[in-house]
Amino acid sequence: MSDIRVRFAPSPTGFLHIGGVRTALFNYLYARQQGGKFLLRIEDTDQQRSMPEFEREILDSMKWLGLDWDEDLVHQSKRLDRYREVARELVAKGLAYEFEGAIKFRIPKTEVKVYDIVRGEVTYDSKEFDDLVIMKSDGYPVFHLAVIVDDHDMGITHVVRGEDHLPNTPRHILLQQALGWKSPKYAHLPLIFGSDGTPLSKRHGAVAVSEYRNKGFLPQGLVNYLALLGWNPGTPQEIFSLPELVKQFSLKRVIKSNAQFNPEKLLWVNGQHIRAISGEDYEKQITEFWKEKSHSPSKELKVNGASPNTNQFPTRGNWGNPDYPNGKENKSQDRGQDKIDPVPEEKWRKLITLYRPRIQTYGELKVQAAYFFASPEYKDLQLMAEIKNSASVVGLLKQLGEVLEDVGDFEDVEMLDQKTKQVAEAAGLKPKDIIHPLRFVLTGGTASPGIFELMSLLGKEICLKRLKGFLD
RNA sequence: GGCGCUAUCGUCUAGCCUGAUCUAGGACGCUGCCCUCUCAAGGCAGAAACACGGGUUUAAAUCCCGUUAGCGCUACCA
Repeated sequence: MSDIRVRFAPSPTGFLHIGGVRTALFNYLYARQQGGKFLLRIEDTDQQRSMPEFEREILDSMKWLGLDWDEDLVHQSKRLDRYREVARELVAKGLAYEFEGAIKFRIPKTEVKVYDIVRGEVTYDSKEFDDLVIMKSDGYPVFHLAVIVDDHDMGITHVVRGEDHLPNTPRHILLQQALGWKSPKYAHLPLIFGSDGTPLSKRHGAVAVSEYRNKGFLPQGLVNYLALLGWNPGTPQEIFSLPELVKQFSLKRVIKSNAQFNPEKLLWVNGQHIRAISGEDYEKQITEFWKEKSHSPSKELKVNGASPNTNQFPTRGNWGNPDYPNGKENKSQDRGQDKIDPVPEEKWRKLITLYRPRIQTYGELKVQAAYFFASPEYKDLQLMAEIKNSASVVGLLKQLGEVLEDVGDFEDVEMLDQKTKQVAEAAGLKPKDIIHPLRFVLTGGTASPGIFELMSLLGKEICLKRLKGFLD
């Protein structure tokens, strides 16, 4: 146990976004590793823009990410009297003065040294600073005042925040000195940018934590990726659980330069986590995820509000795949006759196992496995024509259909394998000469898990129906 | 404009403090190969970087100076 106390201080003027999470995460990691406290403060002094919904959203996101905090929330809106008191004290001491209804802090002209844990010593000359408004004419404190008062009252020992606050720090130090308060230690984190080098914003795609949650990212995947943006352990390890991060984190190893957010690597990290967690956790999580997403059968392919083509991710399964490009316009109603959803538990279990190595987010499952939930859509007309115009392939498929009629149920994957290959061999062809067309018939595409597992899962009835439907 | 921060493969980064072990290492992505019924996953291989210019030194990615570029701050936003 140490007496280290850090805080994350979001403004409830929007959703918790990627940059905020990174700041929160580094504070959290530092506190947990040092055995200190991680506090949460809501900076809601901007009356116009602060909304309770946003606060709820931020708190929800923090919980989902597993960044649990200590002690009670602090709301700046409930501490207005305290800020006024401090401002009055400054005025009484002659260190601040009224100006057009506001109160301004008189900046002492001096050299101010900031000792930053990640950047070292940075020197400012306060001659460059104008006197600082600390209380607005509406009686509300300005950010600078509220921050130093709260940090002091909350006993904050380390302020870990974005680099954009570095130039504010000397002003804060001056304010602390005027009040006779000890300054906390500072650590300024590099900023996160989009792929075009500009600050991360909606233009760059998903920035809100909730969007990642809706797409089926794992909290530990997002946390893991963000931890690597601006920090590294100095070892080749890249995949970490939250406890591992806590163990290895160090402010000393925080990078100084700004970083670009790379959605592709995030996807990769998330995929690694999908494969790293226990089978039980995987089943529980992905099932829960899809349970929440599928309230009505007709919504099945919608992949939530996060329709595949509006996200900025080159997600496998929808990228460049014209089959199921749009959640809103899906044709599942028209093609619903093969619907096998709700999927029996046993089938669902097999299905998610089949797709575990193929998905990078839980949201990808039903995009990639769409043909399990609706009839396949044969978009590649050329390929379809090729198959239909080949007398030998059509004959092969017909024959296969007949052979499969006698197979019984499709539980025995090995049996399906043997029978199918026998049909090909009897015709003097290679197994793949029948497997590939068969895959197209059954899925409408050219990519899928192993064909025999697929057949078994789809079941005899649907396989034969699709086969006949295709050949008619 | 002023002040400040930063600068290694396309991207995230190791190395820089304590100069020689760096013909610069890893990861994502990309390419090829293996595996294989396709797609993945997995394995292997490859292309790909020390911003530029000066110093200091026997020796510089590493130290110093300058330039350039990017970013931040310069609000009665936070």
